[in-house]
Amino acid sequence: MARAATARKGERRPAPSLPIARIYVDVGLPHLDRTFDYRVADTQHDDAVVGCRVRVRFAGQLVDGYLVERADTTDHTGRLAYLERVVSPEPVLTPEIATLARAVADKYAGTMVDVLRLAIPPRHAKVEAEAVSDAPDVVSGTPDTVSHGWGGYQHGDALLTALGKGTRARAVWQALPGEDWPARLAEAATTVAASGRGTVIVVPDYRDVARLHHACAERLGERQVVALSADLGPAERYRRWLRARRGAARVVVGTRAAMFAPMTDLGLLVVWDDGDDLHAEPRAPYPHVRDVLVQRAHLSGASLVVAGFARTAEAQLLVESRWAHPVVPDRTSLRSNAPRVTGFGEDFDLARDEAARAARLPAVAFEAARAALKADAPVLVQVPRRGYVPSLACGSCRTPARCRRCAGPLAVPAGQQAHEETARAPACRWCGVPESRFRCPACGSAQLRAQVIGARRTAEELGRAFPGVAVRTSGGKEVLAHVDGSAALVIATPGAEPVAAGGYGAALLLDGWALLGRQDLRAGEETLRRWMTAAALVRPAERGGRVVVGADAGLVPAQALIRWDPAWHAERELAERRELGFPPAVRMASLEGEPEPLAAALDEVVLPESAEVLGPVPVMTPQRPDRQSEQRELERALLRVPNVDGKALAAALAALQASRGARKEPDTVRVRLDPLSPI
DNA sequence: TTCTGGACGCCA
DNA sequence: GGCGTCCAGAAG
Repeated sequence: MARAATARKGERRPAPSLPIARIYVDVGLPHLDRTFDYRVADTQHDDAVVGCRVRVRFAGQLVDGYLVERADTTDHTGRLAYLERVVSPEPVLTPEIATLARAVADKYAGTMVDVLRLAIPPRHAKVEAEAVSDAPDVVSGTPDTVSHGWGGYQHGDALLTALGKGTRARAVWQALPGEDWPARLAEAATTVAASGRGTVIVVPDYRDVARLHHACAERLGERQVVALSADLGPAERYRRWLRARRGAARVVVGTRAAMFAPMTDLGLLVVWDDGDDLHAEPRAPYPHVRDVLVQRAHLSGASLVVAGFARTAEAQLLVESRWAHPVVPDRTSLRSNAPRVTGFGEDFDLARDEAARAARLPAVAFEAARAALKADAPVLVQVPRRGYVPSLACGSCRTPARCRRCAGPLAVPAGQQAHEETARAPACRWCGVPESRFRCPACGSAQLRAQVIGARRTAEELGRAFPGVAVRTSGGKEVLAHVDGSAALVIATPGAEPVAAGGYGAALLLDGWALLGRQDLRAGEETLRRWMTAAALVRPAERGGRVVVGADAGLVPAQALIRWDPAWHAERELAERRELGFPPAVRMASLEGEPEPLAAALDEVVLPESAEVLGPVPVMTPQRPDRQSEQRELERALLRVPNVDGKALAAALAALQASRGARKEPDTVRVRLDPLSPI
């Protein structure tokens, strides 16, 4: 007991060998981001293993820490304190993850313990005491007995062969439309398991985890697969994580945090749909799954697959730098799997049908949907996220309609019948003040139009256009994982599209204007990604599958969708970012804070020669009406360096935070490397 | 939260 | 010059 240890404190004797322990202490201060040496008592000798949790007295306080090394000697000249307590002998911080966490902290100018908070779940003593899980079953068969469906891809066979032999492989995989990608990834993991090694697969959300878990368990057995997602309780989460740590499973599938999942004999790392913003960790130091897995593959020698229906500029850079090989569909497979895609711009022929006119559906979309429904197939309708009529614009010049008082966006309050002419006045979404006499400041018009049509209203209107057809919605809090293969209208927001048994007969992609109009570095890439993710759920053209996209066919993302060529789009995207000096062609960091401390920080930081400072400029913060008085004026500056100086930039920013932290600078300046949307 | 050391002041 | 007190800064 701790009491006994305290009572005998004076009599502690050092451990017979390796009496020094190097500890990362869990204090959030950037200038203390290094190890501290402690003495190990003889009574702690057996428990104080590398990777275990400890408690130490640090500046008088008891704090948690991780033991990362046992040693014979110390550089510290003062007197060493003993470890207060070894919390448990479970080595939760494996050497591989320790090395990775250090590298991630350095890359993002964060601290080791910040990364460890993301990587290691909180301890649950009862779970830890449970019987040691059994070692993984020997997966029978030689690698080449694993049959697989990678034949439709250029270099698909080569990839699987390499995984089976344990040769390091790095691939950017573009999945075929309609591909059963969980099955393909499960085959890859099975191949790796047959060679005696493990796989970690990271996906955007829990529905993907469930699909993959099922696919992997089918091939490898339930006990070989661990599923990790955020919705598990702390006990179950720790239980499963421990199974992986103790080497009881060959495959981990999980959401974001699984990028750090421990795995003995790591052979393969996979990120599915790396463009999904769920892969960006929102907690400091804001690491991105793809970039962490690239780092992890590099450090561990494991293979890596960056996968998706679309391709990000970052993945394209991995291809162009020859770090990874493209694994793309061959022409024949693509032709026989892709749906037929048609675009329509703003000037489209409205359907003749009365109800379709009311729904403002273009003829081409109406016909595609009607044909699919007639063939008793479901129709997917992708609509923009959130609400009823998210925002309003001037009816004649389309300048966004803003509040006269606070310049917030005007919207029609939810719950109204939009087709009623007696609709209530629009109101400001920030301050709530109603606007009954709108006049456009740009052109003087009094007309208002809905900028984007929301999911609920679309569902209502489409329901009227196709009387008698079942309408189902998926999005927000109610997300459907799958629907059956019979005639129905399935209205979904991006990312919430259910999988349809046998594939959708048609998809109408109606969120193009909302997305493409955004002033965002990733608008084009993100739009294409969402379209492809939805369109990939549609049957091949050979079986009547049709996709109608609400954008001018001449636009680059629409072109890429029609030709089903995400690699071409990614090439253009990367070329454009090179020209403009945007990531990933350069490395960027953002500094955000109140004007004075931000200016001081920019003044203090010692940047590499090549660095360019952009701004600072006022930053648009999402305001909440109830918090307006608390809101402070924020500014943001961007730092830009060529990729070769990325490390130097991160080091400079880490040093900045260390010296600000050491001075106990009260005003916070938030530092972010590789921010997702720098503009 | 505790400890240390440097600055300063008081006294011899 | 020596010793005690106070405070800031580091922190094993």
